[in-house]
Amino acid sequence: MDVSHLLDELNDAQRQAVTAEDGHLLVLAGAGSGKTRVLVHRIAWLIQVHHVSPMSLMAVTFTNKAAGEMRGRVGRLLDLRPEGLWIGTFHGICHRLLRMHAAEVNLPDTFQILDSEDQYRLVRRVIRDQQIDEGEHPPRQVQGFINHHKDEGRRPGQIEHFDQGFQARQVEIYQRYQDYCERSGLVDFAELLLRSVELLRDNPERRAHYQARFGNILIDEFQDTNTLQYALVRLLAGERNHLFVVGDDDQSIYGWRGARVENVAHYNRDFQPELIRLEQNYRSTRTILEAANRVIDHNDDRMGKNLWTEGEQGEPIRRFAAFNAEEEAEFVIARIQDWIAQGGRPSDCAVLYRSNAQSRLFEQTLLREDIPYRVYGGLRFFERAEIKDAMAYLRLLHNPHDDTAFERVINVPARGIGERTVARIRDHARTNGQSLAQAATEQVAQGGLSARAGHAVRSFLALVADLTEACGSASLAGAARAVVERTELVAWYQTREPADRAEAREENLSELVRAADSFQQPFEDEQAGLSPMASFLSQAALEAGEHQAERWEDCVQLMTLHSAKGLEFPLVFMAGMEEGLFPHQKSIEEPGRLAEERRLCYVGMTRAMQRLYITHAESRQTYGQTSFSRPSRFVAEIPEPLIESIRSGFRVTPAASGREAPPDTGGLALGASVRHSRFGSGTVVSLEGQGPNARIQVNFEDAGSKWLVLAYANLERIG
DNA sequence: GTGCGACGATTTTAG
DNA sequence: ATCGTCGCAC
Repeated sequence: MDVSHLLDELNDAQRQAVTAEDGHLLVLAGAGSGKTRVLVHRIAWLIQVHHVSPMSLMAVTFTNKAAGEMRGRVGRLLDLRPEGLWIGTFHGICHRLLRMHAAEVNLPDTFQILDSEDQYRLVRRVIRDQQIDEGEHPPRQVQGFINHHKDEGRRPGQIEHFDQGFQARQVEIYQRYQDYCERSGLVDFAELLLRSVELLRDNPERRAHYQARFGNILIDEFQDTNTLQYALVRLLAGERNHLFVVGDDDQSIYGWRGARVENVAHYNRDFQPELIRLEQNYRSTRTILEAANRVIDHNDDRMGKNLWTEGEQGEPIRRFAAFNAEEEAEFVIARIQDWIAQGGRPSDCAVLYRSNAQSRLFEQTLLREDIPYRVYGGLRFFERAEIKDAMAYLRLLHNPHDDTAFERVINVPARGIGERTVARIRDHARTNGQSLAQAATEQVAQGGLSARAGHAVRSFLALVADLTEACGSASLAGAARAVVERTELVAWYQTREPADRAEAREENLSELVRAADSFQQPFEDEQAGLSPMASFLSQAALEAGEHQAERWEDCVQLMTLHSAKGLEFPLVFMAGMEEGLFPHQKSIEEPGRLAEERRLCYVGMTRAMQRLYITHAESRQTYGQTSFSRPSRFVAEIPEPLIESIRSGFRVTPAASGREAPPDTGGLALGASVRHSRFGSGTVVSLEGQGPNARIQVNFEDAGSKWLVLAYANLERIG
C-alpha cells in the first residue's frame, strides 16, 4: 500500500514522530509546529502501516473542538467513518466508560451529569440543609474544595485534616454532597474521571479488558493533565500499551485549575519515552519567534525548545505606550482600521487581554467605529438560564425524581411557590425517603400545605403531568417544543426583563428546539441502550455548545489570553501589558505563578502570524478607581532590536511610519520646575509629541514620575 | 412570596 | 464600575 501521502508534507521531526516504532513517545510540540497534523498522521500510520485496528486506538484531548477536529481529519485522511474510533475528551471517554459499566460502579443506568452550576446549587443546598454558616463556608469555595480533592483522586475519607473545626466541616460537606449524588444518581465532571479511575484500578477484569483493547493511546496537550487524568493514562497503558504523548511545557497555563505540568516529568520517569522536539514553526515571522523565545527563556526548569522558521524576518513588534486605557483602545482600533483599509479582514485581527473586564473599552470603541466584533467567553448555549430552565423540564420528563431539576423549575416561571413551601416539600421528602416530586404529590394530596401554596404546587405538578402526557410518544424535538410552548418561559422572561434581553432568550429557546430537532444520537449511545433524550441531556452537559456558534461573520476577535491558546491570527494585539495586570498582581509574589504568567505571555505572542502589537497604559480604571502602572516586565524581556516603540504624539500608520516631528516643548524645557494641582511640585524630565498630543514626563517629589498630556496638565512653572 | 436597594467581591476556565 | 447575593419592606 502506498502510504507516501502520509509523510510527504512532513518535516524530519514530524516524520520521525509519525513513523516511530512501537514504544512510548514524548513529542514536545512547540506552538505552531503542526502537532495536530502529527497526531492525525500518526493515527493513520498506525492503521495503514502497523495494521492497528481503529477499534484499538484511543486518542484523548481536552476540548470537544480539538476532538472534533481530530476526528474529522482522521476520517478524511483515511476515508473512513470515524465512528468506531475512541477519539474524545477525557470527560467524554470516561462518560462512555461509565455508561457501559454503570452497574459495576454503582451508578443507575439513568445517571445524570451535573454541570458546574448544578454542582454549585447542590453544594449550597447541602450547606444550607446542614445549617452551616454560608459566610464561613461559601458554596463557591466548598465547591472548589470538593473538585480539588476529586482531581487529586481523594474521597472524603482520604483527606487529611488537622482540626475538628473548619477543615473537618469542609470534609463533612464533601461527604454529604457525595452521599446525595450517590442516592440521586448524579455525577459531576470530576466524578466522571474519578469513577473511571476507580473502575480500572479496583476491577482487575475490566482493567485487563481495556488494557488488552487499547494497544495505542495518544494524548494531546499533555501539560494540561491533572493528577486523575495521568492516573487514568497509566491504568490504560498498563505494561504493554504504547503511549504517544504530545505536549509543550512552555504552554502550561492551567496550573491554577489543577493541571500538573510535572506530569511530563513523571511520564519521563514512568515510561522512559523517546523524546522528539517539534521546533520548526509554520505560523509566525522570525521576529515574533525570536521575541517569544527570549521571553520564555527567563523561565527556569524548562525542557528546552527553540522555535525557528524558514519564513521571513517580518516586521518589528510594535509597542505602544498609552496615556490611559481609552487611548490604548483608540490606538488598537485605529490599527485595525488601517488593516481593514489595506484589504485585511476583521476576522484576521485579535485583541488579547489578561482579564475579561478589559474587553469593555474595546467593545465600546469598535461599536462606535461600526466594526463587527465577537467577544469570546461568557455563557455558552447550554449554560444560559433560559436553556437550563427548559432543560430542567426535559430532565423532569426523562426522570420525574430528578430533584436538581425539580428544585430549579418548581417556581420558574414564578407561580407563588416560595422558599417556605419548598422547604416543607424537602422535609417531607427527607423523612419519607422520597424524591421531591413524590413528596410534593403526597403533600398536595394530604393537604399538608396551605390552600394557596397547595394550589400553586398542584398547578406545577399538573404542568409536568401535562407535559409528560404530551411527550409520551413525541420525539425529542416534540418534547422540547412542548416544553417551550407550555411552560410559558418566554412570557415570564418578557415580564421581568427588558425587551431586547427577553427577545434574545426567546430566540435561544427556539434554537433549543432546532437543536433537539437536528440532534443525532451518537452511535455508541444508542448501542449502550440510551434513549435519545438521555443522550441529549448528557451531551448538553458535556458539550455546553460553542459560545456563539452561528456567528461566523467576519468579526474582530476579542478574547482573554487563555482562550486564545490553540488559535492563530495574522494581526494580534496584546493589550494591558502592565505590571499588576499582566503579570497579574496575584501572580507576582509566587515564583511558580509568575512563571505561568510568562508562559501565558509566550502563548499570546506565538498566536501572531504577521504583525504583533504590544500595548500598555499608564493609567486605567480598575474596580472604579484610577490606578497607575508601569509596563509589564515581559515587555522589557523582548530584545530591543525586535521591538519598535510608538508613543502618543505621533501616530504611526504603515504609510507614514518613522516620521517623527520634534517634540513640542510648550514653553517648558527639560529640568524646569513645575507644580501640578494634584501631584505637587516636580521636575520636567522628558517631553514628546506635538500640539494636542504633546506629553510631558514630570518627576514629582511626592507622587513619583508621571506622564501627563500637556494640554490638560495645567502645569504652573515655579522657581 | 415577591421586588428593590444595600453590600461585597472582583484573574484566568473545559468538561 | 459592575455584577450577584442577601435582607428587609410591601
